[in-house]
This record gives sequence, C-alpha cells and structure tokens, in this order.
Amino acid sequence: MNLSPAVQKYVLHWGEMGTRWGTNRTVAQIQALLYLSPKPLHADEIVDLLSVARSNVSTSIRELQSYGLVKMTHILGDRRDYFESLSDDVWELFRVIIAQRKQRELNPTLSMLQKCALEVEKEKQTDKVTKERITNMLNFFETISDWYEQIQEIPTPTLQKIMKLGRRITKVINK
Amino acid sequence: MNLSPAVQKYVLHWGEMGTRWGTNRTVAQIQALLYLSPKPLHADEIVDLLSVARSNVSTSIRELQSYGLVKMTHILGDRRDYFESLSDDVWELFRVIIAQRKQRELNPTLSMLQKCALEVEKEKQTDKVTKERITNMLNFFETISDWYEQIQEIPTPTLQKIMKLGRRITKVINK
DNA sequence: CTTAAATTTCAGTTTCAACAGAAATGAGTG
DNA sequence: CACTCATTTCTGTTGAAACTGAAATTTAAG
Repeated sequence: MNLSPAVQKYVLHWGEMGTRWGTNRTVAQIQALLYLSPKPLHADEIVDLLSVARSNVSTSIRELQSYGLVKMTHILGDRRDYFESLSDDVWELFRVIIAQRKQRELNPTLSMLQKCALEVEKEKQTDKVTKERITNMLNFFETISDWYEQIQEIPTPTLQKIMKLGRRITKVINK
Repeated sequence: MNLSPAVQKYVLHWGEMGTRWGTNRTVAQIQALLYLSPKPLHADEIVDLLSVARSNVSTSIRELQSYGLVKMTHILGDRRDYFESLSDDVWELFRVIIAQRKQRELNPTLSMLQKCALEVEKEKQTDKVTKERITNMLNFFETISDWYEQIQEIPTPTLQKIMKLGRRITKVINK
C-alpha cells in the first residue's frame, strides 16, 4: 500500500501549506489524502500511507470532522471506522472552509472592535484620529462579515459565474 | 508614554490574531499600533509601548515594509527613522494584505497543481477518480487566482458597493 | 577622522504547538 | 462476562519559530 509519485507530491505540499492556511500538517495531509482517495480509508491505512502515529490520525480526523470536512462510513463485516471526504465538489469544500475561517479569524476581532469602539469614545485622552480609525476598522469588519455570510448562500453555479466575470462585474454594478 | 486601555486592548488582540492571520505577534502589534497612531513613531517609542526588544522591532518593521504596509518618514533635525502606516484607508490595507496572501497561500499551490496534473496523467496505476479530482482542484485554484487579481484593480468605492449588495448580486448576474 | 547615535545582525533561549508512544477506555464477539 | 480489536486520552519529547540581549555595523555630525 503506497501512494503514486504525483499523489505523494500533492499530499506533502498540502501538508506544508496547511500551516499557512491555519491548521497543522497532519490535518492538511489527511484532508488531501481523503479528497484524492476514490474509496474511504480506515485509520491504519492513513497511518501507513502518511507514516504518522495512530494517535495523531485520531485527533486529526476528529478535527476534520468538527470542521465538517470529513465523514465516517462503515463497511459490512468490518468493525473499523472508515473515513472519506465530505464531498468531491471543490466548491462545497471551499464553502465549509470559508465558514470556518470566518469563525476563527473574523468573529473574534469583530466583537473586540465593537467593545473597543464603545470604550474608546469615553476616553478623553485619546486622539480623535485614533477613535476614527477604530470606527473605520469596525465598519470594515462588519461589511466583510456580512458579505461572507451572504456569499455562503449563493449556489455554486452562480458563484462560479460571478468569479468568472471578475473585473467585468463593475460594468454590471455601476449602472 | 503609554497606551489608553482601549488602544491597548486593540493592539493586544491584533497581536494574538496575527498568528492566525499568517504572521507573528510583534509584527501584528506594530501594524496595529502604527495604524492607530495619529503621528509617526520611532523604534524606541515602539519598544516602550509594546515592551519588546529593540531588535525585534527592527526585524518586524522590516517585514512590514517588505509587505508594503509601513513606510518610513523623517523629522527635521532628528536622525532617527520614523514609521507610519501605509495608509489610514482600511480598504487600501486590505488590498495589500490580499495580494500578500495570494502570493504566499495560493501561488505555490497553483504551480504544484499544474505539475501534478501533468504528472498524474502519465501514471497508469492511478485511479481515474483521483486524476479527475486533481484537475478539479487545479481549475478551482485557477479561477480563484484570476479572480483575486482582477478584484485588486476594482476601485474601493465600487468594491464597497459590491460587498454591500451581498447576496442580491445574484439578481444582477442571473439575467 | 573620530566619536556617538542609531540600526542591524547574530547566537543563544524561550515558548508553544505538533507529534509519538504508552496507557486507558470503549465496543463488539464468542 | 471475559477477551480481543479499535479508538481515544494522556504525558513527555521534539522541532520550529519568536524573541532577547550583546556584538557588529552603519550613518551622520562635529
């Protein structure tokens, strides 16, 4: 049981990038592996293929499940848990990841900014410019947050169309 | 010389989030500090305000300059370098950060996928499904990449309009 | 050219998350 | 209910990045 050179390259790269995408190597590697695998895998297969500890696979899969990126299945006459990617549809995966990132990277800052904006107004010693900038940042985060949430609900084909439009979107809007 | 409670909270939070946003604490704290400061600061002021080592400030500022988020200025009769935020316009900062992230988080994967897609086609042992999924992921990254680049060129007011539209954008598109 | 101030580089340390391996728990089977 | 297989939890280790403080370098002024 082993991976083809191209698949190996993919999985290793995904693992390295994982750290930049806000997760750890093993989690990213498993996600890649399950995405590429034509059939569900059980934990020991993943241990073999990636050469990581069994316990590491356990916690990583749990994390992927909590994100909603991986689901469990079973095979008749086999006690072991099998795992597969939530979906083979990249856009669906994207949507899930975006939701996660919003929650971890945007929401905490949004609520901090709300508190700060209120608090700083009461501070007589604080420069007017500073107060303004906090408000501007708050408005920005609110806009981005709303946008993220609404984007979630747009069906994939429409989203694809919008992205393909790219800059030409301005022509449609500016009327 | 010290920071008001609200500003302190902002800067500390920004530092913590920095690690999730792909940089380190000090870099993020300095960015926050300079964004909020109504006037340029020199390195030793930053040392005081943040309680970090002088050398740490030096390398962090260099990093911020390389991203294009911070610029150097001078004050008449003062040898020291002063630093200030690239801009007080949040949208402009956003644009710079997005460009950085594309470069670090998208481009490397894009070129990996291009190589993998070519390579995997030659592999007879690899499942058809796997090949397809690599191609799908490649297409996805190409779409996103193009989109990022085109978004960069949209002027801020238009971009704001688009985001405010949110989900209603579908009504404009689906005609 | 000398000196002092400002900045950067470098080597050592600290910190923290990721990970391995062992121990404990749980779940199904005879 | 005991036994085995599968999974999870826990503890200690490791490695990488962040950070400090000292030393070296650069820069400008007299």
